[in-house]
Amino acid sequence: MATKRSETLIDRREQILEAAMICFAKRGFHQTSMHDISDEAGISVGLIYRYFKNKEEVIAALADEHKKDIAELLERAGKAPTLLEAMEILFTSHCAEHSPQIISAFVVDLFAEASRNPRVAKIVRSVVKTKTDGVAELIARSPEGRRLAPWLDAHEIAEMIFAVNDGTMMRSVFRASSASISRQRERQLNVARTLWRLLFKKTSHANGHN
Amino acid sequence: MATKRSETLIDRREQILEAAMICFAKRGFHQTSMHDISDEAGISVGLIYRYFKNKEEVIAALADEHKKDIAELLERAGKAPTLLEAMEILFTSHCAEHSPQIISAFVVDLFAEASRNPRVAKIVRSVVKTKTDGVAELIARSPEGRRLAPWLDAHEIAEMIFAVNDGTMMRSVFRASSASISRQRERQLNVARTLWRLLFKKTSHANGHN
DNA sequence: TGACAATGAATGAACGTTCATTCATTGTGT
DNA sequence: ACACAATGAATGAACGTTCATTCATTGTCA
Repeated sequence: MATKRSETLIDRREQILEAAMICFAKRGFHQTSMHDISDEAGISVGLIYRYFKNKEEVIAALADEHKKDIAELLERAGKAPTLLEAMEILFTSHCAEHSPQIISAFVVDLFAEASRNPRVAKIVRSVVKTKTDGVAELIARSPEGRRLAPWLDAHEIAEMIFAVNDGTMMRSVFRASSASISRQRERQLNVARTLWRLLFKKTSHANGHN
Repeated sequence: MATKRSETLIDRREQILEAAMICFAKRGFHQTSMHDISDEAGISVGLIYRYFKNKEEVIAALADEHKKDIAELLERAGKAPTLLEAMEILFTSHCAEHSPQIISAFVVDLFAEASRNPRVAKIVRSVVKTKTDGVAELIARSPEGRRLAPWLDAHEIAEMIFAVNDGTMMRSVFRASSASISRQRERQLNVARTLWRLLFKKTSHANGHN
């Protein structure tokens, strides 16, 4: 059956990408061998080459998945009733399918790779653009956004918000004890929340809307 | 002369590190071969091993240099007359010896490496701590800092400032045309400046209007 | 049986590292 | 001042290993 075959094809692809993500986060792109990936996936090395032309294609495919994840996330955030709730969704999303540290390590590696691999650079660039444009539109659309500080336009606000997100993520590549990890996360969230309040609320924190 | 010999020793070390920095920024740690480094330095491969035990020691030595650069930078910033000027120094420093893109690519790689190499992790962790503590102290010391928003302490403010710095740096790994690079930089600086003003200037919250 | 999924041994290039060797410089005895 | 011994910086071919990739072979269904 044609359906069954293509299903198998898609499943295998996903299986390989899942395994690759774990390996890449653990060891990095260029310290991960194809055998590492096949071992993690529980298949043979050769089979990877049935679904991906080479290692770079695996990396690019994962970058593409990251792009789709971000697009989905933005759509979810767009449905939030308030701008602050949208920000909350964007900031806390890292823990979606994998642990936050898996994602962080992968994304930092992705940016590093983007600085020298044109293929990856193109994808990451478009991720950054999607993120910035998406949040800029969110801001422009929302009532809170129109009350904004006049010396920054919506795009610049979006840039600042994502700079804080990315900068925070960059730091979370360090493994912390699982006990303090939630505490650390709470602290990071507190910092981010303050920024959003500073940006979006004209009057003070004394307004108990949140 | 004893001096001449030890001078040569130090120069060679620097020469190798300089070459390694260029290679690492261009190709990344694990895609750079020792032959790449020796070619860039204009010496033989074997000579590198007279000054460094192995490749990891080269990486660690560069991480240590980065640590020293940051410490120096903080000292310079500490001498600035106002808090805003100190921030300006911290933000615009990336272009010191190398081009900003060299440094950015190297630092992003350094964070990626820190997520799996304990040796590098220890150094990068201490860099982050030095940075955060330094700026927190700068804030606590300055008159502007004492007028701060009360819902964030100096350490959290410092975290926010460096999150924006690092997040901005992460984005600058993309090569842009040299024409637009200064424009982009101006824009990033504008975003950062607004954040500082938001944080340090007489807050509008106290008066209710702005 | 035919068509395709899956295997993993084989390949060869590239890598980090070593080390026997070279040779300009420095030290020493006359 | 000279000859000669000693040094150690510098070289680059060679080594063992690892890696991405290939492909002849085997397994599995309809």
